[in-house]
Parts: sequence; C-alpha cells; structure tokens
Amino acid sequence: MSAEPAAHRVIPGATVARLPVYLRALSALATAGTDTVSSEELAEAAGVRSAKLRKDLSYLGSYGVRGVGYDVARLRDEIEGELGLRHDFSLAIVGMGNLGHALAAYSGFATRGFAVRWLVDEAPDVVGTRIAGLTVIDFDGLARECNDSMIGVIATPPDAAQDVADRLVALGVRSILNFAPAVLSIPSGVEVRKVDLATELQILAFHQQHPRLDPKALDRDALDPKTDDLEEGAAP
Amino acid sequence: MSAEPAAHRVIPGATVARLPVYLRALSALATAGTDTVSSEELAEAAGVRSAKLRKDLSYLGSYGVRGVGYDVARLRDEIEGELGLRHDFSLAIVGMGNLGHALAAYSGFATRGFAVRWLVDEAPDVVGTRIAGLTVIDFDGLARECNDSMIGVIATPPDAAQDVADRLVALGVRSILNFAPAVLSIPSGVEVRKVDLATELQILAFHQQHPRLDPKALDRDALDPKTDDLEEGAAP
DNA sequence: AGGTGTGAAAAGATTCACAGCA
DNA sequence: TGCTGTGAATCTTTTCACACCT
Repeated sequence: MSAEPAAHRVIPGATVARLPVYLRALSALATAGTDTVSSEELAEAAGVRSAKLRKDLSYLGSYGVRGVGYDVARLRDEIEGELGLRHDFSLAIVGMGNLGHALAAYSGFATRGFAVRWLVDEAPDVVGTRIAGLTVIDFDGLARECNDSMIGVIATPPDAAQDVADRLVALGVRSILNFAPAVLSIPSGVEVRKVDLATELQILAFHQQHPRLDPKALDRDALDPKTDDLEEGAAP
Repeated sequence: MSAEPAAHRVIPGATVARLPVYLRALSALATAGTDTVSSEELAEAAGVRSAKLRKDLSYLGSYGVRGVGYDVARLRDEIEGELGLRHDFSLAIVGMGNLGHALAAYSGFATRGFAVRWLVDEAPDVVGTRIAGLTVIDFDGLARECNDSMIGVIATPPDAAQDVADRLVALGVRSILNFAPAVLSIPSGVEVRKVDLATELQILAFHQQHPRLDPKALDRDALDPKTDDLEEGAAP
C-alpha cells in the first residue's frame, strides 16, 4: 500500500519546483476536455521525461491507475492542494519604479490564487497616486493591512532591497519574491525566491560562448523523432 | 600545478548559475576600493558557503593566493571572460504588452554588456510606435538586423510563445529568455532560460504551507539560496 | 598563521528497468 | 496488454577536512 492521501512525505525541492509546470499542463488538458492522461503524454506537455514525472508524482501519493494513466481533474486538484492553492494569496509589491509599475499591471502575475492587493512606496510624491486601479500606500499603511496570506514582492533598486526585506519580515511576511539584484539576509522561517534578469542573461551568454558540444546528440534522432531537449531542474 | 589560464575544463551548470552572483559581489567590492578578498568574505557577500565558493572558483583555475585570498579585480575579470561578457549582447524583446513594455524601460535589464536594441511586435497598430526610445518593428524588420550577438526575449502571451520561438530560431538566434508561461520545443543548440512568475509564487505558496521544520536552523540566519530554479540548472 | 585548492564522503536528483496491478 | 510505482544504479552537487603554499 502506498495510496495514502496525506502523509509526512518529504517532497524534494526539485520536485516542488516542477509541480507548477505539471499543474499548468493539467489545467490545459482539463480545458481541452481530456480527462485521462498517461505519464508519457503529461511529461511531453511539461517538457520532462516520463520517469521523472512518475517519480515526482509518487511523492504526492498514488494517484494514477496502472494500465490507464492519471485522472486529469483529480491530479490537478491534488497538486493544487499540495501547493497550498486552496486559499488565495495577496501580493504586496514594494517599489513603484518601472518594474513595480509593470508587475502591478502584468496580468500574468494575477494567476489564479494570487492577486496584487497592495502597492507600496516610500516616496511622498508616489504615495497616494493610483496605479493599475490601486492606491499606492507606504509601509505604515501596509502594516495596518498585513495578514497571513501576504506575499511580499521586492521591486526596488538593489540598495533598498535589504531594508525593504527587513521591514516586510518585521510585518510578519513569510514569503518574499525578490526582483532586486541583491543578496538578502533573511531569518530562517522566511522563504525568499529571487528573479534576477541580469543573472539569466549572463547564464545565456556563458552557454553561447561555450556551445555544448552536444554529448550524444547524434543518436537522438535514431531513437526518437523529437530531438528537442531543453532545460531542466532546479535548486534547493 | 593547476593554475592554467584557459582550459577545456567543464564547468558544472550549478556553478555557472552562481558566477553572475560572484561577479556582482566582486564589482561591489571593487567599487568600494577593496582589492583583496577571502573566500569567507566573498561567500558571505554572495550568500553561499565558503567551501562551495572555493570549489566553484577552482573550476575556473587557481586565481587565489594561499594565506591571502583573491585579487578582486583579477577575479572579476576572469569571471567576466568566462561568462563571455567581453563583448556586448543585443536584446530583442518580442511582445509589447505590459511586460514587454516594462522590460524595454527597465534599467536593471540594461546591465553592462546587455542592451535592449530591438522591440518586436506583429500587431500593425503597435509596429512603428516608439517605446523607451526605440521604434517597434515586426519580424521582417528584425530579420534584417539579426546578428550573432542577438538574444531573444519572449514577452508574449503563452499561446504565441512557441511561434515566436520558432521564428527566432529561424533567424539564427541561439539564446532565448522566455517570460511566457509555456513549455517551448526548441532544437538542441539553442539555449532557453525561463523566468516564470506564477511558478515562483506557487513555490512560495508551497513552502508557506509546509513550513520547513528547520532541520538545523539555529546556526546562521542568512543564506541558502535555491533557484535556480526556477529553476533550474544546466541541461541534459 | 592564515587561507586556498581539492580529494573523498555525503546528500540530492535523475534515469533505468521491471515487478505488479488494472 | 499497458502503464504506474519504485528499488537500485548513476550522475550531479554540496559538504567536509586537510595537505599545501605564502
């Protein structure tokens, strides 16, 4: 037996980082009216190998049926539950420069379950203005609104980032998405993810300068019609 | 011996992903007038452990001096060289919606060595308009300008992403930064990095729901970056 | 002393390959 | 028959610990 619904299972970080991708693929399948999917098909849609997909899903429990595949709606719901998407999160974007502005308006940001609710800036001439339908507040204003489902988004210049992080932590924020190219010092118990555009570009630059002398790219087409392999995995 | 300047050394993907962070820390130190730094100090500034830093740097060669540390300017230059930042790259941002607009104007994007040079969109009412000092062009326009140092940035809605990727590849682009929440099918030889905001938020949501029963959280506060993640590291 | 460079051990992630169930 | 779930093998990344150099 192994089909335990809830468990003290420890899900590897690399797996967690892929769950959102699986979730997206499953939502697309559900929308398309598909109700059962094999690991092979889902893996293809998610850009991973089927063995990896099955291993990942096995950490959640046994939600597949041998000889058949996975129930799309069921699996989607399980992953949503695992990711904690059953309740909504509110985003507080700090720093209303170009990037903060864009994030406030960026619809891709308002994925199901995440809504931009507060825009924060300390500049007196910015506080009180309206951006994307919200009024910009300062940290005092944010303190009054703070609750458990708040996620902080740092979109300030790098030199202000640590200070902003400290303030967010002081408000009780436990999840931070950091767009500022700065290393943050954060107490344990608070999770930070960083999105760093310059870093991504530099990694691309590296690979462009050191073309991967594709290890075994020749035999690929012999085995498999599709020669596309792309990225991979992650990070804890 | 081991102080070979250039080598056929294979640098692990995880290491490559950290070089930009070291580079930033070194630039800051150089600006501050520091000319020598120990692995301990640099690691602290970069948010990693010193052993990891030393191991990473050892893949580049022996640029440190025992009992002393690393020469800041020298190490910075070596990393720049390794990352291929000796020559400049030009960015072509495709998709002039909210996000594309913001990226065009985002100064953090114009890190040394990377300049936004082309803005691309296919909508007739957008082509020809000026954004952030550049005139928006279409793919035909881009085809005329294409060169070897071009990096494509996809900032379109997800359903257009694959088509845009195909066109970029057809133009000879070998590096793509993808902001669209879609899995791209790409021929080998082309490198794709993805930046996916919804995924990052969902990973944060997961950790908020499953608080890491801090294994040994007593020690130090800062560090323990992951990311990559987005993940992710190198490639199959 | 003081701090780098690196083998070797440990931890983590991916892939293989197949038993076992529908 | 067909496809999941998973132990075992493999590969990658991190951490340890210390020889070695200045």
